[in-house]
Amino acid sequence: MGERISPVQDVRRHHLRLVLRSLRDDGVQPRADLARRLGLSATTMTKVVGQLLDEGLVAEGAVEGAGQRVGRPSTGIGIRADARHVIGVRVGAGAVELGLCDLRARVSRSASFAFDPAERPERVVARIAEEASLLAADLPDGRLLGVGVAAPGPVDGGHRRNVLSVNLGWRDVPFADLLEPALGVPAVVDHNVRAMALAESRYGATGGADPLLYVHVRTGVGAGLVIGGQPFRPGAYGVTELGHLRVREKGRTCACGATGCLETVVSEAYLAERLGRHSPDPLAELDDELLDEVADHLTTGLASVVNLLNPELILLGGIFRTAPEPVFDRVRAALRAKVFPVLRDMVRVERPTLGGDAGVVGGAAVALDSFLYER
Amino acid sequence: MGERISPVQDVRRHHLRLVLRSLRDDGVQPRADLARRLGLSATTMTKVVGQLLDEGLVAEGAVEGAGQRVGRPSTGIGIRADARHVIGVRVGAGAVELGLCDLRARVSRSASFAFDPAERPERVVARIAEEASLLAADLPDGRLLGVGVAAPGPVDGGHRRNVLSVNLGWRDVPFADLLEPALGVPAVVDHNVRAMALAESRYGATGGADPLLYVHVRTGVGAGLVIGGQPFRPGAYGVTELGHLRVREKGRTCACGATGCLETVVSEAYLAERLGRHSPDPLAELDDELLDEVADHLTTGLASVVNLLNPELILLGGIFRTAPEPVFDRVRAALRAKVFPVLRDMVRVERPTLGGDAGVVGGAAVALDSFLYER
DNA sequence: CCTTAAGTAACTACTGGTGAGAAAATAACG
DNA sequence: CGTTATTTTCTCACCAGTAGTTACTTAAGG
Repeated sequence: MGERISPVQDVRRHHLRLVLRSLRDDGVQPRADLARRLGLSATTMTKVVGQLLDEGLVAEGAVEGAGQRVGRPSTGIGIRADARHVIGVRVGAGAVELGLCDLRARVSRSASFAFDPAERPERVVARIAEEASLLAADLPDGRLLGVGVAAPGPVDGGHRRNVLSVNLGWRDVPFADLLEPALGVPAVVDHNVRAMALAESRYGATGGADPLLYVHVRTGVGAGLVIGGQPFRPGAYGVTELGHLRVREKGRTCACGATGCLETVVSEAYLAERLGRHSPDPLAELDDELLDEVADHLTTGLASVVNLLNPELILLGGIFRTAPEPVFDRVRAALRAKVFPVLRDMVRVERPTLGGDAGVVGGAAVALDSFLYER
Repeated sequence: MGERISPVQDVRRHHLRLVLRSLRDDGVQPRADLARRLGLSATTMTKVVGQLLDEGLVAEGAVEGAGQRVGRPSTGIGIRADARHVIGVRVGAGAVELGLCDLRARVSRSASFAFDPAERPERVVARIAEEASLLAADLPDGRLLGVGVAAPGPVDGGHRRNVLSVNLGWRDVPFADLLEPALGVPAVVDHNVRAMALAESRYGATGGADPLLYVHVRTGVGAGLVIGGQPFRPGAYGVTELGHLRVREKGRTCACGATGCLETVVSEAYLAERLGRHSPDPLAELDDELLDEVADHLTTGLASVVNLLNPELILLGGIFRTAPEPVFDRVRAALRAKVFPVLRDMVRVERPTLGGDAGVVGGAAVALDSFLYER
């Protein structure tokens, strides 16, 4: 327990994190580049990199494409992606997915199970712990950094409890407090869509777009933001209730009590109702009129976010992830017309760049941020 | 120039700022309390406070109400508000106000002048420099920390240029680069309403509400936010265009090109048009029907902000600052109905707590943050 | 006189930078 | 072609500076 560390060591810890982040975001590079980029002296960089080498987190490698320059050739430093692992967990409606992920948030092994939403949440968390143990069984001691859970609903400020999950009927589930003793490693929880946004920002092909807005449309309309490179979590609740923005003056009443919520007119269930049937890819089957209506409502909500938060990139996931390109074109056109002029040419609307396991990677991204790259 | 400082000194500088902030926000307190609150050792606090005493920024004072406890009595430490000063500047449509402010952002001397919007901005800035020089003339050398300008429009990331002022027809006015050589002290610019929000958060009677949203309604509808104790500045533009949220499906066309913008139906000019006459306090003269309409439109926009950013406190300024209480009641009621349930009981709608010179104090708050309390 | 709490002084452990220098390559020159 | 100069990367010994620990003084109550 004891093991007091001098507070001046915090500076070193901070520099270790800075270097790891730069290696994550800018790839393999020599000590000299790191020092210049981070504004540290070459001497300090020698020491910091030395410590990372000792811990096995980075490795010296071949120089990347350099070669044709005067002077002593540089030694590339790169993250050893498999030096440590985290486990990402997605808790969905009636199903849980888990993935063992490396330091680049790539899934190397995965697992999943279904559960009855009526089941007690403690029981479900216990099963998560079991499956996670199995996934991490082959890892040497101390190589598992921790667990990150992407949960469907707001979380507390300490990222330890899932305050509310409307779909599951859960309230105040203390994921971290239940998982940590069972697994012996730290655990964190975050809102599922915010976790996906973080994953896209850190490990996706988003070109460093910031702010980044992730919109997940399925049962409802969830949103997550990364602003200034950090998951955006305003106020006590930290929710971005895009789905409950009012997009119609006289709309049907929403479960939230208000009328005209975006969620009432853009969701899997609503589209099924309008189509008269369920479909795995409902957006591909809408006629032009209905598509216009959907795009109009969605972009009314999106325009509010753009005007208030200036996202550079909007990723439409969920049922949009596999939607035909014309659907995106229509959304883009409708959005342009509603956005404040300066912002019009700045915001892009694209598909998520990570695959179908966005939730699991999201959980892993939250864990990696918490236990390795940030703080 | 040279005067290299050791980078380890950054730690000390950080701790100096921490102490000043705690004294600003939590008032006079002994070293022991500061140490506990900030998680530093008593020894360190002795050194840090010693340095602040040397610089004259704080003073030892009588113990505050304590007394009745065992042990050596504590010595209160408090900010000497008049140890340094900043100048706050509000640039409005055709008028500039300036104020010499102490470390609590209280105005001790002020000045103002009118200008013709057709005038070249460089000329106006030169006059600002002149007036500022006069205000600071009596200060001993080195006691003026700097100048903060609250400008009507977005600013660049370095807080040095006012990128755009629609009302004034200005583009890219480099306030800081013009003021600094003229005055010999650093200068910063920020968006006027965001500066007001910052001033309320730091020096107003807002009880530490966070996030805090300031809405200024006059010519248009401006908004400024403080989130996590910091001025909120998302993305490249950092604008929160509350006035251009769409609140009517079929509204009149706004100057921004879109239709149904909040600004088209809630502004001084629109109310004058509906009333058929100009009034110094138009909100006091609206009939119930028109008031309902205004409240409905305003709260549609506000609800979007609440659902997306979860402000704990909304301050309505400008023409609302002196509006009768029933106007506020109506706005509160209308807002409740449109906000996501969890957030309903969290958000308060109030009047600004600082006086009519909010712009000047806003500029001062930005300057104080930049040159004394933050970074 | 003991206890309690605030505040200070000497010392230690640790940090990052400076300046000098070693290492390893290209470029220039006789 | 061989040698030297140049350039750049990286390291080492040392130094200024920071905060914490431990032991101490100070000033009050009980």
